[in-house]
Amino acid sequence: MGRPPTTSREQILEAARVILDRDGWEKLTIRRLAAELGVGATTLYHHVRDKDDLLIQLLEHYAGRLPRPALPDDPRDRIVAAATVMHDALAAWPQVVEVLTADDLLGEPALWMVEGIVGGALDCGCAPERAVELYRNIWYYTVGEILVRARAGRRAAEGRPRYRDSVFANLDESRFPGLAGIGERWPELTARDTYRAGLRAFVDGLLAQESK
Amino acid sequence: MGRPPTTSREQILEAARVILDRDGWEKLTIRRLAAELGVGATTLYHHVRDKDDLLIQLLEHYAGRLPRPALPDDPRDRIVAAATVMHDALAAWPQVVEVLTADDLLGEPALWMVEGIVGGALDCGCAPERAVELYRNIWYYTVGEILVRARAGRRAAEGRPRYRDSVFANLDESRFPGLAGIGERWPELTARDTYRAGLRAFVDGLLAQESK
DNA sequence: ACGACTTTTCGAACATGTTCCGAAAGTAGC
DNA sequence: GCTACTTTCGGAACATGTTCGAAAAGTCGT
Repeated sequence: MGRPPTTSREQILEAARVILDRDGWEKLTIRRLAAELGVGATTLYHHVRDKDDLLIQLLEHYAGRLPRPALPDDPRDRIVAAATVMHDALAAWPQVVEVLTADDLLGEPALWMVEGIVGGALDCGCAPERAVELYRNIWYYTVGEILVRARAGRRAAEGRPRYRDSVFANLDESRFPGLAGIGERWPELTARDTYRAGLRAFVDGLLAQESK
Repeated sequence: MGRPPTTSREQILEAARVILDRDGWEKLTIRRLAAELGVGATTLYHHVRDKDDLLIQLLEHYAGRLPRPALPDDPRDRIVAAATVMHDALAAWPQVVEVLTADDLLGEPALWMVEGIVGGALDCGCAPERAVELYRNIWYYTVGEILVRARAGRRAAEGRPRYRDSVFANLDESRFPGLAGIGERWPELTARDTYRAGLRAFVDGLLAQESK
């Protein structure tokens, strides 16, 4: 009973995927999506709670299409491998990271990555509390890395000067001996991609805590 | 020469601080700030590049007022101590973290924390590249932790159900043995504050890499 | 004193996500 | 066929950050 719907959730998600593929995730806006469907913008809010909800649904689909490599048998390698896949998948679509930070888990189709990390930690002899703690720490690190890189990249694309440049310009060597020694190498050094090495070190450190 | 200004950058910052203290950082908006000054909203854009710029200026002042504890002599402890101060200061004002993720450094009045970390790493025998790498990794971890906690907290305050609840409700034990074992303890475990322990482990892991 | 120039101010406008509420369009009961 | 009810639709409106362009309000040169 009631007025028959002209728009379904599936149609909305489908149209959103079209926009994502065709115009990129920056162009995925509520009004544009509604226009793509030929409906009013506010209509969407009867099928989707809000934009975050929409993005989460899209992420589910996206995660389902993800290549799913066989994870190593060695627990520690498995943790690193699963986290790396997670990182690379999210780095390709930083917008969803903004949403996922409000929660802390990926959807069911991406749960195998979480299982890889938590399961790997358990296999390393971690208690459940420790395994979850390890996962969360890796999550924080991964999210931070992606957000910082994505936003710094966006700002650079806008031709905006970095704040740090003005800071480094007049460095007092007596008060900041370490930083002064780095000096102008800072931009080059911070541009390096060190996610994998950092991840390895983090996992090693967390698991070393375990055996104490 | 030119029309005499009725508003100075200092007045703007001052008024912003009043709003921050009185109404909280959620209420600090461009139009509200202009109203506080009795000035048109767009006028502010002649004294401040944009809101990010404004927040960075405010952060400088804020960082200057920060308590500055004596850092330990032991380099490793110094790294942890400096990072902890940085973390706690930012956690109290997550809005600026959103801005700082676009850059990677804090302003001059907060540079002693960066110096504490980088200098500590150098004193541990790290090469300059490694010291910067260590700092950045800690930065990622810290930023991620703060953003996730802040946003999850905000969402919880809005009475929004967590997405993960629906995911955990129907967990296939055969496909996700590790997660199924955690089960309903997940919410409790993820609510724990493990920043400090994670930081310690991360630093240990990064410095262990060094001696290899 | 008058025009040229420069700087500041600010209203109008745009795009964004989102809420409110009335209108539209069906079905069920009679 | 008419009324009541229910669900969906979507325009108006709001708050946000931000840009554009025109007007205002000085100073400088002559």
